[in-house]
Amino acid sequence: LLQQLDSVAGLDQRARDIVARRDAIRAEVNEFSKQVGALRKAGDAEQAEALQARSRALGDHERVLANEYDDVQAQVRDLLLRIPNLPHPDAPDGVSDADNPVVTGPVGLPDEFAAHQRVPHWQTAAALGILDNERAAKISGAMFTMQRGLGATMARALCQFALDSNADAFEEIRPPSLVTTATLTATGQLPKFADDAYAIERDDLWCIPTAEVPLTSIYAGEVLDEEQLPLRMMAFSPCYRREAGSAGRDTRGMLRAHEFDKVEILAVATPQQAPELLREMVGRAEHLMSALELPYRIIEICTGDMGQSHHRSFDIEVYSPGCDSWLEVSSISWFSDYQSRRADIRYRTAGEKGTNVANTLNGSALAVPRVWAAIVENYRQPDGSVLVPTVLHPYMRGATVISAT
RNA sequence: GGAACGGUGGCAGAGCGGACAAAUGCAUCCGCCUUGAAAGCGGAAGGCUCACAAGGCCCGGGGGUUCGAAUCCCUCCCGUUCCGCCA
Repeated sequence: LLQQLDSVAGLDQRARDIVARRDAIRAEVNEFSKQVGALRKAGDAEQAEALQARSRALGDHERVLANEYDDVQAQVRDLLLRIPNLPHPDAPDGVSDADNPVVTGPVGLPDEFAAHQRVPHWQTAAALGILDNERAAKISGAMFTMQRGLGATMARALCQFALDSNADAFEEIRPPSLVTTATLTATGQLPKFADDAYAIERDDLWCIPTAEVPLTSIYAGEVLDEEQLPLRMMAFSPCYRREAGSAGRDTRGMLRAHEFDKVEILAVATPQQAPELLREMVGRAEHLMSALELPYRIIEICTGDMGQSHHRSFDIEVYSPGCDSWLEVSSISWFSDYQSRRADIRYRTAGEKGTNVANTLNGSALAVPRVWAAIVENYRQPDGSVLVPTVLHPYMRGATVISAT
């Protein structure tokens, strides 16, 4: 990384030198053109011709420098896009996910689970007819899921519940699920993580891995007024992930899939507003888990485990007794100005000159698959049926329990 | 998919090869006038690069012609209207 930084700094200096020389020549050319114009007007064609010749020579030199500048700039840009964000000073030190400290909880974790809860959700779900991954594979291949009956209803219920719970402060948006290369670059997925995304080459579009991608770019290239900030948005969307590096891992049930549904919350803010928003958004995601009465804990992501674009991150994990593991169900992050620089999202403060780069934050309010799995395991009853969490009742068409038919 | 017309400052809208960072109007800011306001009058004010200045760049994106491009040519993107097709 240090090497990368050095080479960027060196290239950037070279680019600056070149552009300074280029600009000096341009200034001369501009001066000559003015004089030529004046001479033409005065009818002095001979003098004008002489000046044109000198200007032409300068123009050739200018073109050479301009090309050189473009080349160096392209190299700088490419390197810059691959350099990670700086972690927040308060982010815990560490080298791997083993070093992520638990900052809240466990909350609602019973001393011990009943034997009927120790059944993996894929077994329960298959018995109840609410998950049909065999046929999903027939239709689309491995690592696709298909919920059926009340299983499908509950997946949708979770999304509606998440949306309704945040509608007090977040604008609901239904963004496109297919985006341009520029849009996927703005959030940091490109150029480095191209293998993780589905590409539709024929039309030069990409399937979004999360609604974070289109939502972040909504105000790309715009200058906002500070009074508008923070902007809060939320979206339900499908998410598409190739899971390139994880083939064969967590392939059972709903733990990992190429396509899943998620409700995302996102904010565009000033740097000053960001810390409080981060707290608020973690609180909102946490609230959903406690409302669903699932055992959960919150961990903070240490510097070594942090994604390249993140500044500070928290994960919410739900305990799933059938899998006997903590499942990551939500990740809320502050990106400082990393995404805003790429997307060029700025804001203007009334009475001040110039513009400032905004900050972005986002997180899953609720990602369906693992929450769905955790419900099927935690809410399993001795007879193999699954109770529907109370807060989902309004969205379940009257169903309060999922039983075998 | 086909055809026509467009894309210029916060907005509207002129400019269509030379003094254009760009008329004009609206909006904004500061004065004057007024008890206060409106109207009226006078003035200020774009962004990027940049320590500052100078210089350079920015009229949808990219390329080209030219001594010189908002203006001409090519190409791509986007928009509007009409036709076709479609959920």
